[in-house]
Parts: sequence; C-alpha cells; structure tokens
Amino acid sequence: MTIKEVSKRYDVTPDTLRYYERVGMIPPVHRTSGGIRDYTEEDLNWVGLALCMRNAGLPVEVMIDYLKLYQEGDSTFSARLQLLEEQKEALVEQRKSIDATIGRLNYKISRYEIAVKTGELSWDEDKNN
Amino acid sequence: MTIKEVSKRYDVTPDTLRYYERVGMIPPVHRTSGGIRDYTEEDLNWVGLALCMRNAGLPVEVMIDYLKLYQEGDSTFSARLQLLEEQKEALVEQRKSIDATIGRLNYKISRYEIAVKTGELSWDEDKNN
DNA sequence: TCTTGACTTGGAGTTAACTCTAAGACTTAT
DNA sequence: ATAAGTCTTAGAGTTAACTCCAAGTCAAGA
Repeated sequence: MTIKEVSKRYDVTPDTLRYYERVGMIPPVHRTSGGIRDYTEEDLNWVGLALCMRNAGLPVEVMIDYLKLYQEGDSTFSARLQLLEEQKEALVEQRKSIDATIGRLNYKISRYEIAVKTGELSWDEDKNN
Repeated sequence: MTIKEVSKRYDVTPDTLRYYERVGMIPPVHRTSGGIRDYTEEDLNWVGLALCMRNAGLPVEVMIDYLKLYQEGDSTFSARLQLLEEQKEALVEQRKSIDATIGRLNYKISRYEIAVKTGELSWDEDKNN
C-alpha cells in the first residue's frame, strides 16, 4: 500500500507518516526495489497504534520509547507494561479534566439558552460569564 | 491577592498568568496604586475558567474569542452560546478518542501482565505490541 | 525514449503555548 | 534611606509536532 493510500485511509498527511517513521514512532516501513514505501499490514498496525495514541493526546515521545522497548525484545515486557500503565493513568486524568470542563460548559450553556430567550443573563454567584 | 499567591493556588507560573492577561484570555487584572497586580475575586474566576478550558485541551484562541464576545456586551449572547456548544462538542469528541485509547491500552496491559508472568507474549491477531 | 507526476531525502520553516531575560520600578525590613 | 527581594514590561527564546521546500529519483503513459 502506497503512502498516499495510507494517508487517505487514516486521514493524515504523507508528511506526517514520513515524520512518524523518521523520529521512530513506527518501525522502518517496507520499501519497493526502487526505494518507495510499500506499507504491509504490520506497518499499518503500527501506524494505527501511533495515530490512536496521538489522537488521544499522548506525546510522540511516548510512542518512541515504546517502540524502542519493543525492538529490544522480550526482556522489556515489564518495562512496556509499566509504560502502558502510566500512559493509561495519564489518559484517565485527562478524561477527568475534560469531564469537569464539559460540566462547566453545560452549566453555562443552560444559562445562555435562557439569556438568548429572555434577553438577559440571570444572576450567577460564580461570575464567569 | 498577589500574582504569586494566585500562581500557587492554581498551580501555574506567574509567567503564564501574565501571558493569559497579555493575550486577552482574561480581562485586565486590578492593580495597586504602584501598578502591581492585585487579583480580585472576579479576576480569580476568570483565571479559573481559563485554566479549566486549557486543562481540558481547548486552545487559548477559544478563550480569547469568548472574552471578546463577553466584552462586547449583551448583544453577543447567542454567539457566546454557539461558541460554548461548539467547544463542548469538541470535548465530547476528544473524550471518545481517549476512551478508545484507554480501551486499547487496557487490552495491551492485560496481555503484558500475562507476558511478564509467563515470559512470553501470547499470539495476537492484531500485531501491535 | 521522453514527459509527467508522484515519490525520495535532508533540512528549513511554522504554529501554539508558554518560558525566560534584561532593565528597571516597587516594597519591606533594617 | 538603603539593601534585598519581588514586581513590572517588551521582547526574545524554547519545545512539540508537524509542515514545507529543493533537488533529485522513480514509474506509467504516449
């Protein structure tokens, strides 16, 4: 599969795919005899994992570290487990922040819905309008 | 309340507080006669709102736009409502990405827990280790 | 074979959000 | 009243994560 096709399938630019490979977020991608990238299923799985992590907001550095451990072989199982647990915890924390903000936005939205109807914003002990 | 105290209360640097004010994420903060920042309750509420938004990952630009609308007065109620709804939707989407990644991490974690015990990683139809 | 368009690389440029620096003003304790 | 420490500003510097560019290579059609 060409870089163009992969970029369409995952909705990401070819530049980003080359960047991920260059910095070591994914292993070197298979090439044709002419040196052109030809993604295998396994390459695609790595791309999918990298994008999943990035979409959730985890740093590029985390995937680089994970790939390094992976490439060092079976002796790094527990290090990989620890890395995964730490990143999961970071995401759980991030989800808490998001939920808190959604709650705050919901409150404001309900007040603005009324404000739009009545023409005035009701009094609020918490003055963040 | 001094910038130092505010920075401790919200666990953020004084530089960041000045930056938020400078770019217009929060209104100008009250000053002493000598020109030194002296945060009022209302100033603190704005700081709290700005940090809440930023912690959830919303861009600085969003808070700047919101404050501009706020400062334009009552004629912007519906624009503010729309902005808040859009940002809430963005957060709901972001939470979905996070949940998907947590799910993927949980699966990997469970496999690595076994791998650490047995010394080998069980076969996986999806090859992202 | 020649042209056209996509691919390659190394390296430079961009954007967002801080973060730091320098030079000077304010405040507090002696 | 003076020294030490904190505050002020404008503006430069940093970091993460792309994103773009130039010069050249490769592949497919006329």
